[in-house]
Amino acid sequence: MDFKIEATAPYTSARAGEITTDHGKIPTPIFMPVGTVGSVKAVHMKELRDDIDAKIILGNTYHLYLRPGLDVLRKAGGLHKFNSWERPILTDSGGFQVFSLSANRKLKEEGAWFRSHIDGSKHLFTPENVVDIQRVIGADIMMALDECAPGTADYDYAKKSLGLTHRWLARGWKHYNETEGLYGYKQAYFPIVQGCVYPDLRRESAKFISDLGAEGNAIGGLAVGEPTEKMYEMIEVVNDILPSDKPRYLMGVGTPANILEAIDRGVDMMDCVMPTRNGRNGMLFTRNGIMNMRNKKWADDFSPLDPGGASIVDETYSKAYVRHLFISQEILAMQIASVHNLAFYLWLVREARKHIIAGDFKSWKEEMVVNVTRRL
RNA sequence: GGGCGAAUACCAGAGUGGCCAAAUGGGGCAGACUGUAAAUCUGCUGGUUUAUACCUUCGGUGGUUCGAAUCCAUCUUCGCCCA
Repeated sequence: MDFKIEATAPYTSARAGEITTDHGKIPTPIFMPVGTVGSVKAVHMKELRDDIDAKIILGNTYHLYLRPGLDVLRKAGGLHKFNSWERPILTDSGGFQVFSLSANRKLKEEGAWFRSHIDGSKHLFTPENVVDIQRVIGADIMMALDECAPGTADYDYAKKSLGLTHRWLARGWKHYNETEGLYGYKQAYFPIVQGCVYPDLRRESAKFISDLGAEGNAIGGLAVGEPTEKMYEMIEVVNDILPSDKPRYLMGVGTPANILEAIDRGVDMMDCVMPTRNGRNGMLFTRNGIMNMRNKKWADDFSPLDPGGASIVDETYSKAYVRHLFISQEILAMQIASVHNLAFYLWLVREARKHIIAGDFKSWKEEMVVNVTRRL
């Protein structure tokens, strides 16, 4: 994997760059659609590639390990072959499931024991075996196993948790360097900064992660219940330390405004379920604000869904029609919303990149944050 | 013409003397969702700007009762059966 910075802009830490992987190039800053079980929900590959123009998508180690399982993935020749996505893939390690499935897991020094949410069976994830699993999946970028602690964690818990994450990281990093990909292309391994909302822990973690010299670095444990301002503050604290010549990946964030603020603070990569999940639940993000498509006010609004929007669905369908589809619980509603939201998110980062290169990112961002936050 | 049954909130439909502004489902209105156990979840859905409070509701009218959606009489409408 290779990363080069092409441009920076005044009054901001934002940068425009390009990541090169064996499955293609990724312009940054970039938003990565989430495809947990090997599918970006409600969106097929042609839309993802041609309409949304996603450059890289996510998969999830925990979910793919449970279904379809490693045998199938190995026989398929990896996830790219299995789901027909030829561009880069990044897999999360299962660290987020340590957080989101906290009721079904137990943390030990050796790793994280999980009870499958599907059949209740017990599984152990270790820093080493999640590398092995991600080798089988064949992700271009693999993530370290971490503990994503809740945003409300107190200092003592956060400190303990960070210690575990760092010890796991050392083991995972070692194992990563002792193994190689199964399918003839390179796989990068990103460590993850933790430390909750405590600046000294975040600094300690950022230093620890930087010293590894990985090809890219991630910031985890944000947007998990802490105030948004805290999140921004932590990004600043961490990005002050993380090497600027390596891509920085802010995990699981966020709203369009979050994304712009993160880019402003020097983040290069982001992912979030928001455009797809909220889309399926009727929420549309646009350049002019947020629409809840189930609201009655759209019932007889026959204007285009998002005039001048980035996706083909924006001019094809009217607001009234899309509202009708949501109210009628038609599958097409979720498809349209998902395509629209993802196309908007990808448009947003393309525009951000343009404005970084043009040098007016800061003023453009200030205006855009207001626009995308408005409720329509 | 005769007999039987039914009428409850937007719809369907419980409730058959006080704990009933009235179960439940649907529909409607709004909200939530951030490395996806989410095509999910939550709230509201007679009125009174807030209500453990008051007012108006259970086809119409008139009664019985301390108290009626619930009992009685009668009328209206609908359904079924017999001529």
